[in-house]
Amino acid sequence: MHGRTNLTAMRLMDACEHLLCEADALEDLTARRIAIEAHATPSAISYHFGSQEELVAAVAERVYRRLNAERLSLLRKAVDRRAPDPPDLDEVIAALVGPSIRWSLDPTSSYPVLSHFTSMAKTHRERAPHYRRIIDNVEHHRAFVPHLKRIAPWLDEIDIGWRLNCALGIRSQVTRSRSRTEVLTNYGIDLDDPDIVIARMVEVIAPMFRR
Amino acid sequence: MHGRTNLTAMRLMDACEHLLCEADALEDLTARRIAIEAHATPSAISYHFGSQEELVAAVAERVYRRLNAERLSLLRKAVDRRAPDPPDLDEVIAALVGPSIRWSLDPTSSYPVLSHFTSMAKTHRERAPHYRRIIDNVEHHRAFVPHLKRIAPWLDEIDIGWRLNCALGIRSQVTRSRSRTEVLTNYGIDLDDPDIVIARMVEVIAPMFRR
DNA sequence: GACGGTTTTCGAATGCCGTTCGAAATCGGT
DNA sequence: ACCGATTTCGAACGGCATTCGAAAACCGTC
Repeated sequence: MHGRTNLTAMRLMDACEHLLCEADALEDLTARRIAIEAHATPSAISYHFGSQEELVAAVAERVYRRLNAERLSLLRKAVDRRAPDPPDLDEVIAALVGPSIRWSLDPTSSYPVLSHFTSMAKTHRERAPHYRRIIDNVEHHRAFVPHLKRIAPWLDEIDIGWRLNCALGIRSQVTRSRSRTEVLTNYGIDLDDPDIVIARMVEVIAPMFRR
Repeated sequence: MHGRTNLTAMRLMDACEHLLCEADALEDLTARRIAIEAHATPSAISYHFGSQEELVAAVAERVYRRLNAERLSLLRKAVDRRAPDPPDLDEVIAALVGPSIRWSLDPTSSYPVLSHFTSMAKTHRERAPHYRRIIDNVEHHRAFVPHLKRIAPWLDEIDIGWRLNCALGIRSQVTRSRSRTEVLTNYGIDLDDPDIVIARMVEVIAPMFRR
């Protein structure tokens, strides 16, 4: 009954994830190609997921979960290191943006899935439930709020959320608009080195949380 | 000879711009619809612009020029107000992000063209020349560098470019990921008021340029 | 005002696309 | 071995952007 625990449903997800990573443009992802790679037929996509869109959404959600797990693990590590004192601001920021940066630079990661997914959400009607469910899922970002509040107690939760959102915007700009970043910085920053990029990001984000 | 000074070419651009503003998803924009609105046929698009993609790119470029003109006019105003002293940092930042914010909140503006264009550039192969020409065109952003350097002379041009890029990322996040911004800020900021949003952005961007 | 080369418009045809649907096949419990 | 439920398949369908040859419109020149 349209289950996604099915074997071919799994193969479809794997094929979709793989194709999304290889393809440098969303238009290269077609139901027929996914089907071939999964040793199935295009109709299998409709049958198991309802539509190709929803298949991609399912794949993206899976990848998001991995990324968020890494983020939260780094956050926990940062908190534990200083407990019971507030964690180090730089370390918290690195936990927030680091995984995205590293994944986007790691050719073996599934980061392309995420950028393709968000652009797909914009191409199709964004308010569709299976999009909003993923896009509006900011619980893992909320996890950062209380710790940042301890670091900057003079900011209220709205201020913190706003700055968090800004930090994510910076992250997106760097991971998704690479050529613009290159040009604006005159090719003067090694954007292939995750540590350098993360340090640069901490450098601009940290002041938002200082007096 | 494939001119875009042609009358129907103009009508195609106007129709395309209008449809891009109305449509809330890129998939609503089809060659047939554009053609009908322009009292032409789909083949006219291929004839005059080569492809639907390039038509959209031409339209986006036109809109970009308007936005950039407004940005540079505000920058000039900020510079002139304080000359020969360095301009006010807050005013320069407002000149950088203000037009985008105001356009994105003005239902009569053509801002949707720009967000649809960037998502189209991601859907199709991004390195295509007619995309890079527009996306990598950061000359109007470069215009901000010397003035910011006067404000923060201890930063080199790479630092300035990096911070400029970060500011643009924040801008994109707010204008393009509205629902995320709403959720993260607990609906505590009136995102429909451009002045409030701009002030909030200045609040986080300005510290990047201070010691 | 008719001509001829150039530019523009048109409409049919092509090859993709995602999805639908009924029939075949497979599965699992009895 | 049977049968109902689940899954797979292949042939459609309609829609899409684009191509192409023919028709049409345009325009400077005779």
